[in-house]
Amino acid sequence: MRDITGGPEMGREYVPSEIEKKWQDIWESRGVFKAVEDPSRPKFYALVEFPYPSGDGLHVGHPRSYTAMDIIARKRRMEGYSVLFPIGWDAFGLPTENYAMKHKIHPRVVTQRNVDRFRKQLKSLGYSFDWSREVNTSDPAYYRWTQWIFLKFFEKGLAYKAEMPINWCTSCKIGLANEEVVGGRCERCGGEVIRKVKSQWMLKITDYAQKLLDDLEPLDYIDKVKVQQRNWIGRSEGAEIDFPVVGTDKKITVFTTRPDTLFGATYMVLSPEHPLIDDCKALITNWDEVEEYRKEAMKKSDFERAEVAKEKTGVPLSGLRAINPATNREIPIWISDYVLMTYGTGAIMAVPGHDQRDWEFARKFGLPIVEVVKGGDIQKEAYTDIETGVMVNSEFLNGLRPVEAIEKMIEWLEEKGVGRRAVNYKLRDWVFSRQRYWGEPIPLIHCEKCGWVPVPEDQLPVLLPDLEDYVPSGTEESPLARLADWVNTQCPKCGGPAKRETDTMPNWAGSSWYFLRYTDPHNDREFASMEKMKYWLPVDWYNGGMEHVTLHLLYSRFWHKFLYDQGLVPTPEPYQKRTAHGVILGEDGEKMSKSRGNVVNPDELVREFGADAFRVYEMFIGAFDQAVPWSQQGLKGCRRFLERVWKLMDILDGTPTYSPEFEAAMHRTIKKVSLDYERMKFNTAVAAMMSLVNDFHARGRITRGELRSLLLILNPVAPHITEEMWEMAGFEGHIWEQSWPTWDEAKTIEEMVEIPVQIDGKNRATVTVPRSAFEGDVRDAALQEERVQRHLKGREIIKEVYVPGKVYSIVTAESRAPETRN
RNA sequence: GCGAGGGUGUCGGAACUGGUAGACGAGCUGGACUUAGGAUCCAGUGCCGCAAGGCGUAGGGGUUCAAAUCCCCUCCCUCGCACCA
Repeated sequence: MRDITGGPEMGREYVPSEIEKKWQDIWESRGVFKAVEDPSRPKFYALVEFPYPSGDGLHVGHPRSYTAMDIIARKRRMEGYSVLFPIGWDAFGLPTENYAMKHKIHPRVVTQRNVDRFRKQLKSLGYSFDWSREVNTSDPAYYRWTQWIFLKFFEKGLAYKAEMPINWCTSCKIGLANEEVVGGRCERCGGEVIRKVKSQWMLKITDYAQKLLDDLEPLDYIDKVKVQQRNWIGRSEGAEIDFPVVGTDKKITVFTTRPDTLFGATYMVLSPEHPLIDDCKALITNWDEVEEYRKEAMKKSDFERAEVAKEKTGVPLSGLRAINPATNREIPIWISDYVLMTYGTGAIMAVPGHDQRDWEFARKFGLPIVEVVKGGDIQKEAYTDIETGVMVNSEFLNGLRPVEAIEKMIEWLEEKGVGRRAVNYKLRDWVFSRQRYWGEPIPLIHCEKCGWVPVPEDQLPVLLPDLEDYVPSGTEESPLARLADWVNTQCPKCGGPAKRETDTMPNWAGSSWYFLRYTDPHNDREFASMEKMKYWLPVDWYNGGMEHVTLHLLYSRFWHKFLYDQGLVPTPEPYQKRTAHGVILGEDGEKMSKSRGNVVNPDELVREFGADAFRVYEMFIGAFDQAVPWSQQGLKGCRRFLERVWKLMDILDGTPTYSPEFEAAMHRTIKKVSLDYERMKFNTAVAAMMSLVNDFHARGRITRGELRSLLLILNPVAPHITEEMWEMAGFEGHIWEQSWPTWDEAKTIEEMVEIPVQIDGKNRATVTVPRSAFEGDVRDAALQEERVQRHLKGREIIKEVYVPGKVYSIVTAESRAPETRN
């Protein structure tokens, strides 16, 4: 087996464990991947979502994103960019707190342990992170600035405390943001979510709804992400219309996207929480019934309330009537839980003829249905089309199409002063407090005299005090509330006795600005210096999961825009480009989870197959943006591939250039791999390199020139083996110091091409001709083929098509015969 | 229901602006080398057929010399939102 005629390295075995540690140590000790602000070079900021260091350690899903961006980062360095590719820890959060409670270990200790494990695991995979810039959101030196930014929101009036019904997770015992409620359940623990009125800190993200929407347009985000953000923001255009309440000086304002149908509004519906109900209690003659309905509605979870299929319920507010400002007729007012307090004004004008929900409600309670848009059959269902219908029963709107009538009605409303053009968003303000221990304390102090007072900047951070017991109090307050020494303090303004806020921030706080801190992670005077941010921002390429599109991605864009408006960051958007990877499923095709017992541990795999094989497989497993099941066999195949790469050393010859017969293949592969990396088509890039390696073995020879380029393009995926082989082969320096190989477009084209010959649309033969061959020559070659002659026998050629370099197509009269016969 | 993306061998998946469907990997079959092999190497592998040939990209129709790719209809799957007025 061993060929003693070769060099001294001939026949050496591929042992990943020997070479991987070696190169990781070299990279680290020489600071190879340290990011430097070098004004003479273009910069590139590559970002992956920093992990939550859970107790389970790294999951095979994490490396999918990290390997992908590591490939991009390594390629960029070779292309001459100054690259920032950082990593850190999103370290505050519930699972750690829950684990700490269960095992009676302080969350800080648990976090430290988990972070150490994650760091070790990530290092074993050989990522080119700049480890000197590691951040940890639970580090006081970090959350000092999270608190500082929060105070900026507070100063500008964008952080406010409000009594409002919130989503309350009965299991975590905390309030949740809307974004954290999935299908009526807690996104984190799956517990039931109910509505609860609580005083909560809120961040006014709605002030930025329009900017968040508009500025999305020019960004290089994958379409799916843009669409989801747009849907979540949920802008809709229409009008607000005021309906006077008979016998009072009050009016009910509604938001509608269909002001054109105002003449068809035959009743109104208020949300059960609508404040007008209490305001008009004296006039309501069926109060008991109303009260009863409201109680029932409050008891229901949002999930129950939102069940679409369920039948509509409601009660009238007897004694209360409103006036339709268009018809001047009195119409009844009802309450129903299909109207949400949290959208629009919490009240609607019901147009049963042209809104399906109103139609169902009207049908059930025998309310009048008036047709104001002709075109459907409102006996059967509401007619909602606005393109084709024609306005009727609507005085000055009659004859118009609804789209025109909408405009005309808005003009009319504004003229009469009973309504106005309006825009509404589904996006709600962000519930920002959590009644938990393991999070950033909200740096505010409540003073009887001065109200809410911010902790002075020079006293930040407000340290999270050590606690023996972090069990939620059950009083729906944070465990911090039990620490009297900590809670009771002095008002920074008047010096009088005051109390600290005991709620903490959600774990989306720290992650809303971590990418800023990476640019200047050790700064103790600012969250990051403007100079450093100006060099690095915006993030050039951010990859992460689809699950964070409506949460983290939107929140961090909001924070960034706010900071930009305060002149604190240099760019209006944080991320120039956003891509998303698909999830990795268990071998059974199910979502990986401990309960299913299908979780794959990367540590063992790295030990058995090596980090390089693991990385190659993570990229080869399937299309990057799709969900794919893990396969141990597939990983083995990638290890075999690296073995075959390694064995190229045995067939290496000294020629410094490409051999003529491989020149086109080399240029083509460099081109394909280069472009595929950029398009995140890592699976086909790997496949192309596998093919090339197979071809070298088939030939039994590879030149030094060929090996050199192959190692360079394979390096971003498999950095250890390629550095080792580079050294073994005695190439100059190290791969990380090399330039990315180039290709010559002209040389990617093979001189000779195989042209399929089709007769009546079927392939009958192939001919090999020079790419530049004339049509006549190709024809001659084609007609000489035995199979072609056989199929043309007794047939009349009526058409011939030659697509140069692609196909020669012959059509005979007989191909048309079956049709003419009929 | 609305929005987005998909249905290709036994499996993961390839296929440029329409141009030899199934690259690459896995699995499987046969062979070689071996004390052995769950290592390695070689050959084969969409389906039917001895072959010639025929059939094949969810199903049906259409455009075209030529369709996985373009158009129409139907079915199915995944993801997101879900009484948003």
